Amino acid sequence: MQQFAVVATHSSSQSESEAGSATAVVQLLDAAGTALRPPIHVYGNGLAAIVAELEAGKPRWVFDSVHTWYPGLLAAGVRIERAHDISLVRAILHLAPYALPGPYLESITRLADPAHGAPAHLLPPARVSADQGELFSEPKDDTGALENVVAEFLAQRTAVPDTERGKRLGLLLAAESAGALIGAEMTHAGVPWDVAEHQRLLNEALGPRVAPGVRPPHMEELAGELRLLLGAPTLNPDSPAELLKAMNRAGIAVSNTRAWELAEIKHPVIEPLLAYKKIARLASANGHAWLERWVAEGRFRPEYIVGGVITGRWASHGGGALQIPHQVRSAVRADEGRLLVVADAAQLEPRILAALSRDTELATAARGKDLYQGIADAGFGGDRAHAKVAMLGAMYGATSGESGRLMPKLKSTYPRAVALVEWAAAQGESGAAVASFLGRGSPAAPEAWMRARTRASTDAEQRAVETEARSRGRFTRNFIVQGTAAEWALCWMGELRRRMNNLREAGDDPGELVFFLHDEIMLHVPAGRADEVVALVHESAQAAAELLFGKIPVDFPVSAVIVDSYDQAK
DNA sequence: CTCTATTGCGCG
DNA sequence: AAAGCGCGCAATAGAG
Repeated sequence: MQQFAVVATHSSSQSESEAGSATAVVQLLDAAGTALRPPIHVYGNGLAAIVAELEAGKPRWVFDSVHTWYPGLLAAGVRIERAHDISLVRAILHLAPYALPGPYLESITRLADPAHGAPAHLLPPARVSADQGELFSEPKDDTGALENVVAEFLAQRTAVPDTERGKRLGLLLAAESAGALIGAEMTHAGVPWDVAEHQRLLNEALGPRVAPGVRPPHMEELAGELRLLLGAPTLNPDSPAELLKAMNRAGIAVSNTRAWELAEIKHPVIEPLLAYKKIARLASANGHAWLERWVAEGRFRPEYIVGGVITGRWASHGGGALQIPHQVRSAVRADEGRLLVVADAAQLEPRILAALSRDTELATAARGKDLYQGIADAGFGGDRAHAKVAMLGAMYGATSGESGRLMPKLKSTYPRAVALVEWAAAQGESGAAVASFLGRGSPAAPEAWMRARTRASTDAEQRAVETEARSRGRFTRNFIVQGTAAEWALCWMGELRRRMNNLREAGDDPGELVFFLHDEIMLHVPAGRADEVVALVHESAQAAAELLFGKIPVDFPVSAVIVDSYDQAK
């Protein structure tokens, strides 16, 4: 029998600001939401022990936010298997087309109004009325208290209908909550970071370390060269405005200083300038200051913001975790006796589109490892580059250039897939919302946008409105694909975590998930278990596809490699 | 001084 | 070779 264990802040300690000493209360509920025993009051640091004890019964732990409660439990050595994250669920239900309308959804809409379309962690909690008969209508500001948490949890459960679509939504809510556990566990584990290797590569690129605020030697040398070549003795190449003026004065006709545009130009200053930009970026984004701020005890520990991206992808906070440049990946290195397993899904988004649209032709092209070659062979005379550009253009809404020209061919070869993304684009252009496969909704256009649309009178206003509409169309077009891909990835990690937990319960050490990047995962595992973990990674990918879509003829291959350091992967 | 916008570049 | 989507972060420049 499924049990729920609701954790809340003890209502008598609402005003305590020291989170470390805050007291908590735990309430066990049965599947119908009935209390199984009186609430357990926890004082001081006793929560971890209580959680560890109750975890034996495998309840689903209900938190107002996993992000605020779970790190402390992990620090105390306690892991849990299942959770329900009220804040994350609230954010999804707020925009979910499959959710049942009712007082709860109305209350979130009202409370969320100023933050329309805000990411999960910015929505305010729903609040219980002092008068229980008027649940969620007249808020009482006691948001962390047990009665509020229990009431909102039960309201969230009843907002999910018992229908086919409701089951999908339920899966999404469970997967999102599992994601919150995984995110906290990854922060706890940390990415293994070889500080000496990082310092070595900084030294190689920038020269010996200098005081903060001083330009590193190799940058200073290049800056001197740039000043000479441009005849600008005081130039600060870090200022785009100064650099632009200096280049124009030297007779180089550019309108901005972006590296890829500069690369087109033939002039002696370009080579040292691009070299400067390259190492300047390294120094400012991942230099010594970064290392000192974000790496401790050989671990990089970013925070993951689950559902932080509107499409359901994760965002991160701290150290630019989702943008670790290829340049420094040699510093991501397994501990002695351990190895990294790095896995990524091959061409995930077009495969998701094949599954979403039930396009059997595209599914056929997706059979096997190289989907783009499959498309190329089916309709682009074997030209893989063209096939790829056309497919990306369809998913992103490219209009101009190569991609636009190839669209008719793609459309005639895969009418169902292209029709789906074009439908999504049309929805967006009209101001309507769309949803991912499991039912994460996109925000609809704001009222003001709709009004401005009908009011546009002059030609210029009309054009601006159409440009805006097309932009929204590209967003909704991409949303259904990116959002569903994020769901697949969440299920992939969830399935993998479950399998690893099974091993751990059997007394083995399967290692840990330590990093996640949209369609890529990294595990830090005992050397002797790497092959076993690779097998679980593959198995989980197939399980995730079936969990989402059932048995369909679309392959979701992943490549998984065993390496010492991250730069050795792909 | 703090706050915000702009520019540019890293990642999928 | 970039474009079409989604982000975070650092440095600079300007506003208050």
